[in-house]
Amino acid sequence: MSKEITSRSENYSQWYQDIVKKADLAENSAVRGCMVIKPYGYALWENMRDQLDRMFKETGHVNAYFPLLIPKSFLSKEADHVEGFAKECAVVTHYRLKNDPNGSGVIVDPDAKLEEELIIRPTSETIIWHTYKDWIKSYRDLPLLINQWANVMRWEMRTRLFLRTAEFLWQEGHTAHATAEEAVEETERMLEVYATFAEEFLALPVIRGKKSPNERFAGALDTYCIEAMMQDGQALQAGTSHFLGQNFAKAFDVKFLSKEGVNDYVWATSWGVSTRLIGALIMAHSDDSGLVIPPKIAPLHVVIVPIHKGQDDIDKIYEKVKPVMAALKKLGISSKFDDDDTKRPGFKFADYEMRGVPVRLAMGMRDYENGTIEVARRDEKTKESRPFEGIIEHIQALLEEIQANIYNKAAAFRETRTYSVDTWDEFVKILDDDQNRGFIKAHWDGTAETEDKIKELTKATIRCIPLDVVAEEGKCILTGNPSDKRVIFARAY
RNA sequence: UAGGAUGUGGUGUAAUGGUAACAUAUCCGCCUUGGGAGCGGGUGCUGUGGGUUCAACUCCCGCCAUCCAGACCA
Repeated sequence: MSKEITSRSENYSQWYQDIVKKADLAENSAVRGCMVIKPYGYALWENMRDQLDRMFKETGHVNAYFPLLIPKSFLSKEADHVEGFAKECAVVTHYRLKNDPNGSGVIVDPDAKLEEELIIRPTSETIIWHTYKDWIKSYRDLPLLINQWANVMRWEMRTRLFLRTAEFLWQEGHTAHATAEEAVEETERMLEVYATFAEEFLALPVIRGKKSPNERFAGALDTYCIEAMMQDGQALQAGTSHFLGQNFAKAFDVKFLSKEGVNDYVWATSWGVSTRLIGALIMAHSDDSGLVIPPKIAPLHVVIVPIHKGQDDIDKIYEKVKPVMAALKKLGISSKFDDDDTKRPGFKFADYEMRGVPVRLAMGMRDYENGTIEVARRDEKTKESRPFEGIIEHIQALLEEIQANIYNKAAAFRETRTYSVDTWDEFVKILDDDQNRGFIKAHWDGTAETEDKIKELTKATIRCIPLDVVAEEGKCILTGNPSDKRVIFARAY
């Protein structure tokens, strides 16, 4: 492992890649566009997944699992949906290989061609709604609140670890309701679950909003999203929740008999977050020393590095900190005593910083004699010597402080990089400025043409129309046509 | 995509027709442990197929792959 990572200000993309690789999160695999998530990166995902799963269950959802392969015909039943995904689908055409008659290796057996091709799911609406048809007959079967943890595949042209890979892990919730109001409520409820998760656990401030029609999910009537700002001022969509109306119910003929005896199509939602959240976490909080992980999601909270002259010293220090580790465990705080004597302390310090462990304790014989211990916090990269007495309470409080501090830093950063802009010149200037680029609140005339034109001219898109937007008379930033509210523009990942 | 560039140890680079070099990682040994130590030794490489040549990492052609630009996206 090389010793330095590229500086954040010098080359943001390279900085990001360095952290992913050097913090041991993931790497590119032999398969085009697919990544290998390494144990440390996967532990991070597991923590996110477990917390989200709890939140889904608290809101009445249950988990189920649907097939990886989707018959091609299913995908073509919803017109917008197929148009949105057709260009990036991997297709299974054969079911058998055979030895190559002309030499070594195997070839696809031409006799084993499938009558109907199977699509590797890019998302599961179609197969799930095909299944729901048999599950939903009456108002008594509603609402149907199901979530699936799965992998999906989208044949992306250009990939980037965690942010965009051909295969990724995610969860997708698919619900069915008796009324449009209920479905909209569900869509908004799940958006709020995502926003709460991002803010409380990932320490990532997000804007809750709706997508413009241009940016809507293929097949949705309304797409809600949470948008986060990365440290280069670009936006990252961190989660989406869709109100699908009756589109999929109609496409798959899912009807229910109401209490009043009326037969009607059900109303649907779908919502998802993915391993992209790991990318968001990295780009929002990390620094030139590597990853910074909020305590509430960290695979390891506290690392203890002994500084020693021999095995005797290690044993003494271990005896001293053992009760502390046990007490921390009872508080739900994980700790590790790193007694690997093939690595020197300086190396360990740098390594745990790279991996973003929130708190580091160091104890040498000097501390041992004096009844002190060195406490270093990852978020601020500061350290202090403290009395060993009372260290447990201190760590507990410190972890909470770190969690809050990481959030506050990200929120303050977003604040300084959010602009309210009324002239086109200023709009362009901010988007072109590498050092100050950010979110722009500006008026928009509400047309897709204007949005497209702005994208073409500046690469910026409408990230969302915030849910808490206030009505305000104004003129479109591009056309000067009347507008009644500001929307958020930014360049995005 | 009638686009542009590039393929050398695990990784990052050097060698412009003539013994494939350096850094880092890795392995062994010694020495070390309060911020990524040091010394000695070992392993390991020209994407692929063809052509030109006494001789090809180097020149030519095909293929493959990657990156950049486009299009798309959780």
